[in-house]
Amino acid sequence: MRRAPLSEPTYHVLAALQDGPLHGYAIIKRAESDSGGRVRLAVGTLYGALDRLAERGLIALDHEETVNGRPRRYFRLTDDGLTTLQAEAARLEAAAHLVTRRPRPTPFPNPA
Amino acid sequence: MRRAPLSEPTYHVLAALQDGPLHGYAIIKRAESDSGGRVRLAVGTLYGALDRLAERGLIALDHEETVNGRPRRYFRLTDDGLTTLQAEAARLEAAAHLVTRRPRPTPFPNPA
DNA sequence: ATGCATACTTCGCTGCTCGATATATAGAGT
DNA sequence: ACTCTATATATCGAGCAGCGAAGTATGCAT
Repeated sequence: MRRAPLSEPTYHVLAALQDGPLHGYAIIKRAESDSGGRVRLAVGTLYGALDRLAERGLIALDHEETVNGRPRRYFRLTDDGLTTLQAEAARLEAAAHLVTRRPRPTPFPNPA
Repeated sequence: MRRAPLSEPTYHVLAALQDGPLHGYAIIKRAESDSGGRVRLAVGTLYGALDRLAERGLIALDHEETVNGRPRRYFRLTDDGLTTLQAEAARLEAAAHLVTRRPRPTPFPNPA
């Protein structure tokens, strides 16, 4: 299959931005809390993903702050990013349903 | 996040085996038809995935046939494989719900 | 003849994941 | 005092998985 439009870590990055702009570290925390601790974005994955997503136009730099002399970059979802995220969610759901909504063997024989 | 327990192509390989043993090429075709053509396992991905899944004990060689002097290997899901597949389906569903079942902003203010 | 479907194997490139490391501050615990 | 943890970003290298292509082989249809 062609490389998925969105890898899983990347999907969670976009999902974390649904409620508004966040900076890198906050994205990690948000993804973790939104998933009940199951999703843990690695830092090395995050900053790479952020660069790629910005390049693809799915997220954009919203604004920058400087705290303690260190920059903090807030990213937001673009319209394209939101559309892509929703399409990906539908794709995941369809994949899940291949297993969770399988046609079951009929428990009773069909009356002839 | 730690590497997902199952990659997406690997998930579809297991899902294709839900109805019984299949050989490699048939897995590709099954995954494709079960997904309405959306899932296309690449051959290079399939045979690598098959080896890894067998090594992990999630699938097992069911039997071999020889057709036109060429071997055809049928694989089946193990109990472990089925359990893992179902867990993964639940994981995918949960990920999808982060987007599809988002708590919406209340359309009407809550009466005080 | 040519192309397509079936069917498996192997190879190498690309690209993503992730832990480690570096850098920096502040607060809590021992 | 020291250490650990949390906050916060950036970068690097190792490892591995995905994928297309090529190789091999047959049979059917155009």
